[in-house]
Parts: sequence; C-alpha cells; structure tokens
Amino acid sequence: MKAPHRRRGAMWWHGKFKGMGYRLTTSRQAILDVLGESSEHLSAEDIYLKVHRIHPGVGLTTVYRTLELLVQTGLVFKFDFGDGRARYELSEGPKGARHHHHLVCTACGRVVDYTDFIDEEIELLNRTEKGLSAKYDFKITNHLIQFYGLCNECRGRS
Amino acid sequence: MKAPHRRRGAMWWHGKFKGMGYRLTTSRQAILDVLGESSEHLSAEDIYLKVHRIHPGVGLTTVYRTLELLVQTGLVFKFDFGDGRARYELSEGPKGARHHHHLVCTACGRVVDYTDFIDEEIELLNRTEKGLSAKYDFKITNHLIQFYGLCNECRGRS
DNA sequence: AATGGTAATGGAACCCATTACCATAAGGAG
DNA sequence: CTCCTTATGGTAATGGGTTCCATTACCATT
Ligand SMILES: [Mn+2]
Ligand SMILES: [Mn+2]
Ligand SMILES: [Zn+2]
Ligand SMILES: [Zn+2]
Repeated sequence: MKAPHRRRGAMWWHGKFKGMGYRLTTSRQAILDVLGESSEHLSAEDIYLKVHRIHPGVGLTTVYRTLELLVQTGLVFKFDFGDGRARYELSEGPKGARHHHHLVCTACGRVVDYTDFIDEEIELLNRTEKGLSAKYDFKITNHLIQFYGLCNECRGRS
Repeated sequence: MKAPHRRRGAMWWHGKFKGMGYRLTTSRQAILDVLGESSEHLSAEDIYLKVHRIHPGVGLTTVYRTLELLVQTGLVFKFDFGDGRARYELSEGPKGARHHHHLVCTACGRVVDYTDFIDEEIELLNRTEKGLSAKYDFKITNHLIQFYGLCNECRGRS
C-alpha cells in the first residue's frame, strides 16, 4: 500500500530545509507528505484533516504556520481560485516536472491543471521576465498564470 | 475641477448595463466613477470611502454587491495580491486600451502595472487559449498573469 | 544524566473582510 | 396611484486566517 518509492522522494526536502536553518519536524514531514501524495488543490483545512488522521496531535495552527513557511521557502505554491480559501500545491517533485498552470471554471469552481503549450509559454515567460526585471528593477522569482472560463458542463445551460 | 470629458466616458456603461436588465442607479454610477477615476488598485473599503465623500448615503454592503455585479458582467476585474483584501480595477475604458498585467513584490506588496511586452504575450495567449479551449472544452473568457519577485527597495537588504 | 537556551507547537481568543438577513425605499409598467 | 420587482443600508453573523501565551521538543554543553 505505502508506495515504497516515496521514501526516495521524502529525502529531497531535507537538504533545502535544514539548509535554511529550519527543523524538519514530524508535523512538517507529515504536511509535506500529504502535499506530496495528493494531486488535488488542498486547502489548509483539507491538509489538517488528512494529517490529523495519522498524527492527531498536530494542530491547525501548525498547519497554517508550516504552509506559510513552505510558501516562503518556495517549496509550496499558494493559490486563490476564488472560493474563500487558499489552496496549496507542492511546487515540484524531486524531478522538477510538475510545473503547470491552471484553468478555472468561474461557474462551478472546477480547476484543471495543464502542462500543454507550456514549452512556448516558458520561452516567452523567460523573455518577459528578463525584460520586466530590467525595466522595473525587479528580481522576479515566480509567476502565476490562470485562465478563466466555463467548463463544458457549466456551459450546457444558457 | 470635475473633468468634463468624463461625461463622455460615463456613457459607455449604460448600454452594457441596461442591456443586461440591471438598473444604472446613482450608487452604481458613483462606484463606477470612482473606479474610472482612480489608477490604483482599490479595495472595497477604499471605494466605499471615496464614494462616501460624495454620496454619504451609500452603504458598504451596496459597494460589495455592486462590485460583485460588475465583476460578473465583466466590467471590473477582481484581484488578489496577497494582502487579505480583494482589489478591483475597471477592466477597460471606453477605448479598450487599459488591459495590463501585474508585477507584485512579495516583500512589501508593491504592485506594478505593466503593458510592455504585451504584444507578444497577447499573441501567445490567443494561441494558448484556443488550444486549451479545444482540448479541455472550456469557453475561455479571461486570463490572469502576475509575476512575483522583489522590488529594488526590498532587495536592498540581504 | 542534568541543564539551559532557542525553535516549535497547540488551543483558545481574536481579527476583520465578506455575507446573510430583513425591514425599508425606489423604479417602473399599466 | 397601485402593485410588484429590484435595490439599498444597517446590523448581526460567518469563517478563514492570526495572535497570544503557556507548554514541549530539540540540541548543544557542562
Ligand atoms: Mn494545480
Ligand atoms: Mn493594475
Ligand atoms: Zn464549471
Ligand atoms: Zn518591495
């Protein structure tokens, strides 16, 4: 049941984490694990509940604190899809192959990950980032791209 | 003081609004005016206060309701820059020349509008939107692009 | 093993932007 | 003017997210 190859994945945080002077505690491990295992867009409470099933001692406050920390260090992305809560996603797995953008249905809230067309996007993004960095003297570290519209189902009724 | 050329601008909502069966009331006018006159990223309360100076009768609730309506009809964009409140911006003036993207400093919250490099972006966006529409059967109506980083000032201290 | 200082934690109190209510005031068609 | 729908404002409630503070876990030294 427990995918054994996860063990490998569990390692790659270690470096980045302790490297920045933070402790890799059980709670933090647990939260990272939950994020690593899920392919959905989890809210803080979602994560809290999942973590809670295995580590009932972990409090919601710690989840919030840890998430903030993870976002700060760049390990996790924080999104706002318009329902009142923030959503979190591991920024990328051991192999940096998870980067993607989002497609959001403004009617039902459905969110679709997509990685198609990224090649061209990446190319342009890099150029744009470079240009913007220079012109506005910003050190750009990240970007957010989301498309909004109506999914097939929600379009199915005038 | 009152820019008289605004009169012209005030007209173009009329159509879209009444066309959709909504009344163009004084409150709504006032809110649209405030949005049209400001070049900043106003929060609901910002708008409320500005409107309040001229129309003390307008309540905060109405501001929220109106903003939601305006967002729904596409007249206004709603943004989340990471401070706890939503920000609103007229989607575009009479001449559709205001569309822009954002550059956000993750340290101090500064937000910069930019319209440079948009040409290429638009080109790619259109292609991407077309592709995504087809592949995921989404009717794409809008997009959001933001770059995150550190502004010159915030970078000025390790 | 005992000690001491710092980082981390949990639970409850709190904050505050946004919503839900509900009673009242317009707007407008006939 | 009358009836009916839409819009409004004030206030109470909601609910994610934070702050506080007393308690623990961690780690390096005596
Ligand atoms: Mn995603
Ligand atoms: Mn802007
Ligand atoms: Zn939908
Ligand atoms: Zn800054």
